[in-house]
Amino acid sequence: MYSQAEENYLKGIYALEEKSRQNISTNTLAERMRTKASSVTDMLKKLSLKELVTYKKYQGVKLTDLGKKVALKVVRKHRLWEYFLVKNLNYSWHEVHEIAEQLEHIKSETLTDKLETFLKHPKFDPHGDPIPDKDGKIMLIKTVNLLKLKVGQKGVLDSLKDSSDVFLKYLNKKNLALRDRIKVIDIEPFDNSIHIETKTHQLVISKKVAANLNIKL
Amino acid sequence: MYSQAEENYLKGIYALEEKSRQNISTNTLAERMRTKASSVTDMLKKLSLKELVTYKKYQGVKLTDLGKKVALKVVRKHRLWEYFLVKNLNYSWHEVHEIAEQLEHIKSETLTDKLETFLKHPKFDPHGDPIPDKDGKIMLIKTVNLLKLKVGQKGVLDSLKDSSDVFLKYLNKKNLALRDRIKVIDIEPFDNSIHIETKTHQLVISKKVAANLNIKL
DNA sequence: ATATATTTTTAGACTTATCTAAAATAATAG
DNA sequence: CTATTATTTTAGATAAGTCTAAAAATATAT
Ligand SMILES: [Mn+2]
Ligand SMILES: [Mn+2]
Ligand SMILES: [Mn+2]
Ligand SMILES: [Mn+2]
Repeated sequence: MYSQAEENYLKGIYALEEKSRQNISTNTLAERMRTKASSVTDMLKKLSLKELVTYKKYQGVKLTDLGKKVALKVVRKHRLWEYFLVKNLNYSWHEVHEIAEQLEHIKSETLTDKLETFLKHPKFDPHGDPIPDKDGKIMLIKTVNLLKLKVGQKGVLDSLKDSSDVFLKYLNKKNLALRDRIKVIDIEPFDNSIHIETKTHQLVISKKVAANLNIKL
Repeated sequence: MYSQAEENYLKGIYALEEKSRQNISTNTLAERMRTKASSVTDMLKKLSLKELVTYKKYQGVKLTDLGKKVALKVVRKHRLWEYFLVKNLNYSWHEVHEIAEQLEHIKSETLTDKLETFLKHPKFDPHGDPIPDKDGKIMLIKTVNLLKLKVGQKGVLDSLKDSSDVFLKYLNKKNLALRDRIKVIDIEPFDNSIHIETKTHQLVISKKVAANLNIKL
């Protein structure tokens, strides 16, 4: 069907579209794919020919309906495998991304749905991201950036903006986990650092950290 | 580490060495890999450079210790994944080979052992083939071809010589499964077809079928 | 509006894995 | 032992995906 490289590009474009809803520029995509702009141009031509993206020279790129469908399938597989790795194989949430990055490309008509059944239809992956269903429908949870909370406000840590290894390890170290109830104790005007409290402890986090925490009120 | 193609070739050579213990010829390997002899020659040069095989022009090929170690790792992964697919995802034994053929190439230092732990250290895959351990040690079960049994002799169906899709489906249809106790009722001298009996039923199998059934006495 | 800087595309090269056709070597048969 | 056949290797092409360097297009600044 589609090559591993094609699937990765589609997923990359999808992720960027989620943030910006404008056409994605060649350079932006190149950075995300950790490749060169010239390689991106080549690939966009190929994806365009296969009707997976809308692409006109110098105009950036956008997924077609077909492209989005394929991207969501890959995202679904990625997140189901991540769930499996954490839940059944006892991996920690910061170890699974790289492996899921490979598993998401396994070709089979039946595997994904069988895996989902085995996992009992999880709705979210280990990083709090929603798992698209069989038809590509994806749940949107309304969350707000921790930065937006005022002193005294409470909420639940729902998901992360950045699920990179270093950030996940930081959260591990600070004993912060998804579903933790968080209360804002104080906000330091000087550097916007935030003093927060969970059920078990208190700590101060930087503005940068707070920006990566999505809170459900 | 090693590419998917390289791993597949190593596995192919390993499988052929199990049968013949002589150097494997280019054509034999080409047929097994469903590719052309010229492609095989190219790959053998590459594998030789990486010290995975011993190869001299026109002399055929043989795995080095390193090559065998790599091959056994791939076999281990293949069979563990097959076990997972049948045991946990509810696949039938004839459906899993193609998927495991892909899963066996997932790169991770930890995945295989974690999977094995999750599966509770199975010793055999769904086709009765032994699963190599962490160190590449592989269990050898002494079996005998069903063709070798005399009338009246009994044994247990242990594994298969040919685990191809068509053959597995044939066994499904005839209600023959691994671990079935089998007794030879009669052997027809004309075409060497064999009349056998299991706990639940009787049937006649051809010489060709019998040749693919490994029996533990 | 024109010069400069930035972004994007093109041109050409490289790697991996494959193929076909031709050449070289080895095996076999008379 | 030589001629024929079969096997194996080489030569040259192709496709996917990547890269660097140069050219082209677009954006920005004076
Ligand atoms: Mn991937
Ligand atoms: Mn995730
Ligand atoms: Mn394989
Ligand atoms: Mn098997």
